[in-house]
Amino acid sequence: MEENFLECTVLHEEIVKKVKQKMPEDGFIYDLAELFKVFADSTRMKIIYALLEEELCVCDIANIVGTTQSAISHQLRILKQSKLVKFRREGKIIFYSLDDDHIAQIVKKGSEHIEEL
Amino acid sequence: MEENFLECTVLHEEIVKKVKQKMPEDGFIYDLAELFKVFADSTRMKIIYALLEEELCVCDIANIVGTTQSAISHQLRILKQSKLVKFRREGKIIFYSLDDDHIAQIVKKGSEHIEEL
DNA sequence: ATTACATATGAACAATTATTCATATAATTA
DNA sequence: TAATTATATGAATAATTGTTCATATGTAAT
Repeated sequence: MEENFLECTVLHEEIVKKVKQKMPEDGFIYDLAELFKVFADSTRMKIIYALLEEELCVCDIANIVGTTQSAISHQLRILKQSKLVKFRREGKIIFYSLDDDHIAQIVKKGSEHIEEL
Repeated sequence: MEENFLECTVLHEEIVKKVKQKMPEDGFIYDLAELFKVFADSTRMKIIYALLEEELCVCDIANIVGTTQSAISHQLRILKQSKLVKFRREGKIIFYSLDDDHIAQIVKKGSEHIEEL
């Protein structure tokens, strides 16, 4: 009985070589996955849809999304960190809005895929 | 000392009402978040980038991505379930490819956002 | 039939993450 | 200054998830 590797042998060297050359850097892939992670949660997706309509304060977002102020605040921090939302202060109230329109485009492309099933 | 709710009062009723009307159904939001969840992992994102170049077998993908056959196989199942990849058999070998071109578009929009930081 | 190879999958484990609760901060008002 | 309101945040908990390991399935070749 032979030594059993169980792991894959490279089957198509030429193709593998070519594809490897075209692969983006790991850091870029990581950043991209991190970005999509932000869209990968229902609560955040609801926040994004709400902000697609209007600039909103935290209270209003919590009311629209139907969860607590604290949960919304935690999620807004994540959205801030990935530069998806910006905010401005007006007295005690802080208004959030979407940072750029890539967001609308990403959401739109995603929803197109969903609707085609 | 008064009863302390700590929770938000609705600050802008009109706006909240309007935005609520425009919100998509919960099921749709859920499906969309689930879709983005698929893009939200480095291994899967590498698989997607590889398949953007070529139809590939599992062995080759494992080699390109730099992980085990088992890990790739698990991830391909997730990609299959969300209709992002399709496959065809040729003897012992199974070739995977991307299912539609929304995928390329979603990845592209995401990467545009990354590159603008 | 038996062996070898490509791929799939179940269970276990470690790591990540969303929410809750309690409390802190910052701005306003009395 | 003290009380109130809007928002933020740290810690704890529960749930989800990616990888690994072992093994199963399916196909081809000997």
